[in-house]
Amino acid sequence: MKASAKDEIRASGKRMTRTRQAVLAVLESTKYPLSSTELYARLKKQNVAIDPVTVYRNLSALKSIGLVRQIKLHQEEQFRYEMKEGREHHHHIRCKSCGKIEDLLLCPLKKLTSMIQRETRFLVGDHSLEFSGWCPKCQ
Amino acid sequence: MKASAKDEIRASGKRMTRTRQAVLAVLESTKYPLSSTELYARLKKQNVAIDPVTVYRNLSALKSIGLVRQIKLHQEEQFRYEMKEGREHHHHIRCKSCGKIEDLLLCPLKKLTSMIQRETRFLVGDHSLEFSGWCPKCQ
DNA sequence: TGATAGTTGCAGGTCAATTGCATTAAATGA
DNA sequence: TCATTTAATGCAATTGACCTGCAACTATCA
Repeated sequence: MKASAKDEIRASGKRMTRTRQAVLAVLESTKYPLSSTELYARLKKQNVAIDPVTVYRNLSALKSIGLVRQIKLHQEEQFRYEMKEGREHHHHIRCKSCGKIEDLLLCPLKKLTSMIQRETRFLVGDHSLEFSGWCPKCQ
Repeated sequence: MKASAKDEIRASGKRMTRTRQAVLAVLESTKYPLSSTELYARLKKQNVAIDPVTVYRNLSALKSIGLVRQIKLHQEEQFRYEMKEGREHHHHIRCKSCGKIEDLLLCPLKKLTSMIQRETRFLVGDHSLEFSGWCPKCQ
């Protein structure tokens, strides 16, 4: 884990605890967004003593100070979390069969935004874009 | 309500009941996707005697025979439902302030799909795209 | 090292959605 | 028209994700 993570946590008046460190370590070592349930399962496997509620509270705290991003994939019922650090705006593709999630590093929608603003008179803030299909193994 | 709706329901071995008819009527008269809760509220206002569970079960039945589409908007916790009939593949824009939802009739992503297939080796099935921002009234 | 205040675990609660089961009511055909 | 079959309904209870209250714990720092 980066030294700066602790600094950012301290700067916001929060503390770096044993459990918070464990949550961060799991998020940093995972290449795709994790749900709270998955995160808890990994911690349990590593014999980290932690309550599921504490996982939620830590994710919420890390999100509020901007270290972690909360996302919701389409047709999924749980939130997922990923480190913000070094991860530009991006989208995901999810396998309908095994649930595998991969990052898509492109975003083709910047030009589209102004078109939609003209058409709808909405002021566009964000967009979400997600693909689903079958990963190489599940085809 | 179209006569064909009843035919399609019968063709699948299901029945056209008083409550199912009421659920369909509300969906058909609404221009944006409704949540089960909203649908229930409208039926109650119309003095249709129906249990919330029955609303769920009807939506699920109508979805399974392909009359209704279930969608989940980003950062919303409930499913929403809309008639499939006469509604091409489309996307939505949602106001961050008042929750107003409008259809977007364009889909700029057809070309993108093959690019993503090449890049990820996934076989792309669907995509979902959603914009959020502020509607004219809330700006 | 002691005071302060953020954090944790546990119990309990919320909300959307689902399930079990006995009852009701569409659809069909004699 | 009525009896039979089986889908649909209402009610109670359950699940699953997430959140809250509170007392006990502990990271931080003077």
